[in-house]
Amino acid sequence: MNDIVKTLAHAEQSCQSHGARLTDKRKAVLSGLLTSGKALSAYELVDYCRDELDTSIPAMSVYRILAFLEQENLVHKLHVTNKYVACSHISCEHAHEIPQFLICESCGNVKEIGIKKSLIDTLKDNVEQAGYHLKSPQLELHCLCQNCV
Amino acid sequence: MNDIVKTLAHAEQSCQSHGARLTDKRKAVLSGLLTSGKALSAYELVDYCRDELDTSIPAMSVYRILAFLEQENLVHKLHVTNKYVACSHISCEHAHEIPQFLICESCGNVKEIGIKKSLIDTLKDNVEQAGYHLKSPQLELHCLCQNCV
DNA sequence: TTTCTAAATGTTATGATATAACACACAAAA
DNA sequence: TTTTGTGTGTTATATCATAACATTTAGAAA
Repeated sequence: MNDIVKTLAHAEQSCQSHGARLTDKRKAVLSGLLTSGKALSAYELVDYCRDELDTSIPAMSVYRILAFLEQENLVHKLHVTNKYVACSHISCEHAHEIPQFLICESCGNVKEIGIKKSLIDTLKDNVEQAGYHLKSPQLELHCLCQNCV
Repeated sequence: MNDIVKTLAHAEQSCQSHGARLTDKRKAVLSGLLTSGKALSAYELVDYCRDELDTSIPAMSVYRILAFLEQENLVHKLHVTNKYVACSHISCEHAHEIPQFLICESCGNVKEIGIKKSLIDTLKDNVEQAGYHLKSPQLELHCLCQNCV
């Protein structure tokens, strides 16, 4: 049982635990993101499912499925690039931290990291001082990865 | 001489200081962003220039002009919403800080704030520990503004 | 001034991302 | 087995963005 199958099982369990269904199509989209290991656009996922999984899913459905997977915290959208990545912590037991992404501007690879809560708190303070309320402290940072530096 | 005219003058001077030209069309786009006081899409700027300034600028040109203004640090692009805002610090004398944006998810208003350098440094450390190199620490934070809380 | 050149803008076409609206299929509950 | 709601398909269209090439214009060079 390889890692991706294991992760999909975790994901399915997580969905079932509150009555949501991880259907075959939804699994296909999620496994596309898991196996590619990088951020993909909705239309790239259409291609992936057709070419690699022999599963035809119209773009409209992929968008709906991505919305579902985001809601389930199985997938995150990177707004900077308009692409989608599988959450790195699907198989983790602990509660999910706030997702923070390092996006390599050169090769497009994405790393999801956790950031110290104290840092987030400081950030939150800064925001409150400006009269705003921080809703979702998801950060998307423009970086260069080790290979591209 | 109102604030926007003053800011435009500053912008023009800043461009001239290194041989760049702030043409009428470029001024129109910038003043659209300045007077609206919020983030606008390229096509919204086309409408603004046509309706408010009696200046017809095709969308293609607006995109080119926005690219120019970004290069000149007069405008920032918000990737989260695919909109553009005038830099809040055009008239400031001091060197520009790294731009940080608070985006109200409810009404779309945007506030540009400065963030303590120590916080940015801590963030940078976190990123380096993950083996990445932080290139541009522009943050776009999902918030609610005072009116919308 | 006139000519030349490079930058700016216009024009047209098209690609990429995303959503709305309605139809149909199918699984679980009544 | 009917009903109901969820998931998916289909079609159309909105929105964001860029490529390729033509034309205009401002400033430099002759």
